[in-house]
Amino acid sequence: MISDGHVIVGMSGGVDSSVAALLLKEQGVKVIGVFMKNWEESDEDGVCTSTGDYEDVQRVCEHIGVPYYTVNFTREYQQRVFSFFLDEYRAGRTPNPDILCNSEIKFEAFLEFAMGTGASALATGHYARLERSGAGVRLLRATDKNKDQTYFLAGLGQDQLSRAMFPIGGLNKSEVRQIAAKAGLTTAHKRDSTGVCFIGERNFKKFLMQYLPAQPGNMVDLSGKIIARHDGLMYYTLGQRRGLGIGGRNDGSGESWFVIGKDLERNLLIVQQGEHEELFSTELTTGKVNWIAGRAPSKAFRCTAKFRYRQPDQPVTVHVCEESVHVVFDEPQRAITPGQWAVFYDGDACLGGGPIENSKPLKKFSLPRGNEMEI
RNA sequence: GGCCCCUUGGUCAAGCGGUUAAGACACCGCCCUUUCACGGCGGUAACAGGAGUUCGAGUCUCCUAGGGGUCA
Repeated sequence: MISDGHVIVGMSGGVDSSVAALLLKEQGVKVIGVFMKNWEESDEDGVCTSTGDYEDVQRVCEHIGVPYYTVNFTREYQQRVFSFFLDEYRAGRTPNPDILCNSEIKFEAFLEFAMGTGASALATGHYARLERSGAGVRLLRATDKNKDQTYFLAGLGQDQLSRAMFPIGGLNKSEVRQIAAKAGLTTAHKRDSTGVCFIGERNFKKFLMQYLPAQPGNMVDLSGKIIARHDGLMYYTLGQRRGLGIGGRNDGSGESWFVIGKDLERNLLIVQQGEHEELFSTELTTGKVNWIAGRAPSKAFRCTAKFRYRQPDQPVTVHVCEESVHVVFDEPQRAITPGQWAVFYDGDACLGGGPIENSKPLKKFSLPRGNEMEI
């Protein structure tokens, strides 16, 4: 265990990081709590949620007796995460900003800051475990499999993980709350936060509209028939059902409609009624993959993978090619979406991952050229 | 213009004198969730209008408004 010097704990104002700080303190580590403010805007109700969170950080730190500070990486977040996030949406893809936030902000800008203070490590309240050995650091799934957050950490490398600490990775969420309650921390029963990290829960479409102006167009089915209107391709993601507004039609099956594709050139959102083969893929190709160990396990190997957070692991075969990877699924996968990350696991070890570039549909499809047929 | 059919919630669509007027899709809410989604569970909401017949009408009759076949 790292023991020299102090440890900076990234505190969000939630239970998890509160307990992370508490546990380190109890172990005799010299802890300094630091709250990051990375987003200036208020939420839809005009409330700046970060002030309330910072107050919780203050209360917790004072309660357990550790100094606390706040840092502002708003600029870095804008430049390294949010601008890319918007670019991806403009390109019709669906990015995962939180994976980038971890690799660029929390464990890059913030980590540098922490090291600059002479800290020996940076601790956070992530549900993940680290296994250190002469060969390096391995990133392992949390003990609490339901809360495991290694998916979001798949973009980290050895340099970053070697200086990281996840004090609560071996605990279940209920244990974390119990510890917090027992210690009398004000955050003990605080609701888990969701939504984009540092930005929070939003009406996502409205939020995007503030940055990406609407570009209305038609929603069409595979025959090219116009089914409805859309507000802009960037507001939708593959596999999406809600928000399409397609009600009962006299020519339909009565099933729900789903987004199965986008035609950026013609500004068409391709939809289909029911979940059929066109929504599933058998293979995918990624962009540049980050291997947590620093390199791929081998040229080709079997493992499991997740293509969206919280999805159960899927058995796959990975073929490494240059910086990217080609993945063949054992079973067809639903809504494989460019921009989302494919993250690989060997048992409990997170191997790394990369952004999805494209996929091979179970059943190929293309829209008829020319004008769409009116209904 | 003359005969003959349609008109139920946002959208489809059951009902065929007595029902709490189905269901689906949409929408909304909650749950799930440090992305976006998926998913689970709930909820709001309708008989075109008027007059009759009946103990009782969405259901029968007759008018007034909006869509289809024949015959000129």
